[in-house]
Amino acid sequence: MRIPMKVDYGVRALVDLAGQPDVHRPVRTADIAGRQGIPEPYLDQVLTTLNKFGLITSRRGPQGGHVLARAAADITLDEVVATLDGRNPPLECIDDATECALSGCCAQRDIWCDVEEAIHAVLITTTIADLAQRQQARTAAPLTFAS
Amino acid sequence: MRIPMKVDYGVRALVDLAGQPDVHRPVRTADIAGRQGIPEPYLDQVLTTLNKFGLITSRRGPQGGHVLARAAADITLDEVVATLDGRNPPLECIDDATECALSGCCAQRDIWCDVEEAIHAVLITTTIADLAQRQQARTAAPLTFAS
DNA sequence: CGCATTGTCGACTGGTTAAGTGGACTTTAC
DNA sequence: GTAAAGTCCACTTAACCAGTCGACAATGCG
Repeated sequence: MRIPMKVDYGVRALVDLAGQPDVHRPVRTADIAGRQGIPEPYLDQVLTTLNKFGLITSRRGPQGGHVLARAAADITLDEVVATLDGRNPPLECIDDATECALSGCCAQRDIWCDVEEAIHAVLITTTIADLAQRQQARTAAPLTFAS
Repeated sequence: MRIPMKVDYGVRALVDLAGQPDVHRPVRTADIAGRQGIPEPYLDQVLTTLNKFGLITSRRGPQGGHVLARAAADITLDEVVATLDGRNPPLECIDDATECALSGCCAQRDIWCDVEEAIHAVLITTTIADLAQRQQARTAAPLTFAS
């Protein structure tokens, strides 16, 4: 029941990109890795995947880097998870229903589906923009409300 | 974001025990494994864990086997998951908060906590008795409502 | 054109999970 | 009291995930 590192890193990277002052200037992998405390070579792979599935746009060479392909508000966490986690169901039988057929479609299946939907519900209502905003509110001025 | 096999097998085994006509007669590992389509040696390990943590009571020797240690209605899925999955948080930082301290307690942490709670909410409201009942309703007479 | 910079891709290593195997231990039945 | 039924426990194997490393490709600059 763990969240894969890929997903955590991917979300962190996207939030990092969304939080840049100039959203169109490419950001280097090394910069993101440094700020977010992510092992750079591994983040490399994650960003490549995000690029391949059209969540970010990457440019090579000097002044290259990564840019959000869409508005941050258009990217839901659910989509990020689906992209990086290969949209695996929590259990095989959720999609397959091969083994379950033996015992007359087991009762647990419903529960695991419920669990999946509960997760889905949380993830689909959260966007990268939401997270970036929260992040900014937190790091920028934790005492602003006192003014 | 997958449910470990241990958990699935454990739940299936408990539901199997709860569905027995005589709840006090021990059931052998091999029987459960056969009915539920679980690799027997592996189920062995799972049942040993369930015994160690007091969810079932096991007896060795002839006429030995496994019995629910408590009423099925008293065993929540949440407890089973905690027992078999070693109550791992979905991400390290949920408990630790060591790495997150660097970037000023990241915004995602809230979301992952929300996800964890959503899962928890589903699991804590479901008991082995619920599942056994559903299971019975399904296998016994799918057309009963027509009478 | 040639070279430095930066992303892309693939192979490789170490740890964890899902299973399989074999043997020790306990209890019942005869 | 002995043999068999059955759980308990330690070790091995295979697959997968996290992370590393090095070669390759594309881009921009001099």
